[in-house]
Amino acid sequence: MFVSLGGANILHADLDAFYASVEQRDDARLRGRPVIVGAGVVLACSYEAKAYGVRTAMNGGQALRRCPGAIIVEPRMSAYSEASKAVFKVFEDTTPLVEGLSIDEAFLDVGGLRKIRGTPVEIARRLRAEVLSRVGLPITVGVARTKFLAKVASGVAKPDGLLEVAPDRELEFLHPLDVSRLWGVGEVTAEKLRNRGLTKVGDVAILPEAALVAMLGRASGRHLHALAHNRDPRPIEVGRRRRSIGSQRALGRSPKSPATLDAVLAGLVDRVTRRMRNAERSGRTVTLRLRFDDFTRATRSHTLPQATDQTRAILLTARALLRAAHPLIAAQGITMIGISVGNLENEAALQLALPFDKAANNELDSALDQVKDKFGTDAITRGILLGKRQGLEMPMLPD
DNA sequence: TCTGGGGTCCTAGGACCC
DNA sequence: TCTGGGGTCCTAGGACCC
Repeated sequence: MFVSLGGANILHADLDAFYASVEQRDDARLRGRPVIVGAGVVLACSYEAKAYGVRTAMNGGQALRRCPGAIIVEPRMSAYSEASKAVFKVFEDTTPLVEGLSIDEAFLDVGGLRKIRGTPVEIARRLRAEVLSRVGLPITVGVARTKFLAKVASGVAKPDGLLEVAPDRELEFLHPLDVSRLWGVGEVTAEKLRNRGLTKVGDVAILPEAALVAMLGRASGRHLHALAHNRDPRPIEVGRRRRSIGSQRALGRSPKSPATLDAVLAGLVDRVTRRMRNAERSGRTVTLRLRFDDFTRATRSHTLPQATDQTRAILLTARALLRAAHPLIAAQGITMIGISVGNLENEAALQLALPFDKAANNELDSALDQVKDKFGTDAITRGILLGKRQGLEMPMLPD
């Protein structure tokens, strides 16, 4: 029987140390030096900093102890978003089959392009050169027959690399790798596996699926079993849409009054609903996320009968959730508050879930806009605090 | 010096409907 | 009077990813 393996047609393209690379691109003084983006916590770091043991998500103090010579840069999100758009333009000039995974990585299916653009590896080589010449950023590309393997390949090839896993050497490539290379294996799962003496992908591959399911649950067990055997039939999905839109804010460790919490909440809701309207999305499920000083978390959510993108409807829901969570907040110090809206629908729905005065809502929106333009965001926070003090539901805004 | 901000997916129990 | 099985939706929590 003849079994076709198919070609290694999938590219996983992943920008190297993305935020830090943009900073080095835009400021010659940063090139070749250890760069850390983000002050309180490391959002990204250059490979020069990684060499000293600095890692993403590490706290700033610890990072500086490991790498005292590091240069700390404030993040410039708009510059990163612009760079990302330019890179995705290069992807889309390469093939229409692009599936974005995040701001700095994507899958590309180049299977149908052999005759016009050459082999996948040739295409990958050109893609890397083009991202460098057109956007000025280094990018690593993994080439393989499946999405999963292409992603593993780019991870192994980083930084500034290109690696193809030939279809007849897949298991040979995969099985000696550490289990943490598997997609979906984080700290908790890796520890569970290690406790049973499973450190390499090959160790996991020996286990029957049922054993992995018993160890990790149904979905994770099946998923891991499939990946360890290099089974990943998922095609490239073009045009995936976001399923939720959210915003959150760290509050520090000092005690927060209910009025302050409400003001922060209103600011978050304003940001989220603004983004929803810009994206022309509306949603039904409002989720409040809280984190406490012992790093435990809680979520409270409520689903509205109809989707909305209006500030007032979301704000009233969020406030009710915050009130409901008050006993929790009273018992523990709160250090983070977040809001997200899920169950997103594509079109901005005009019907509103709550008894609702649309004109009043639009008025509030445009008032907030004007205040923000004229006086800055803090004025809105002050206005909400002032309104609360007067027992008003709506903020008191300057003219 | 304990710790950003943005997401995704899965699980499990309960309500509700047929 | 007692009693099924299946499906969907909602809520809360947890793991994971960049």
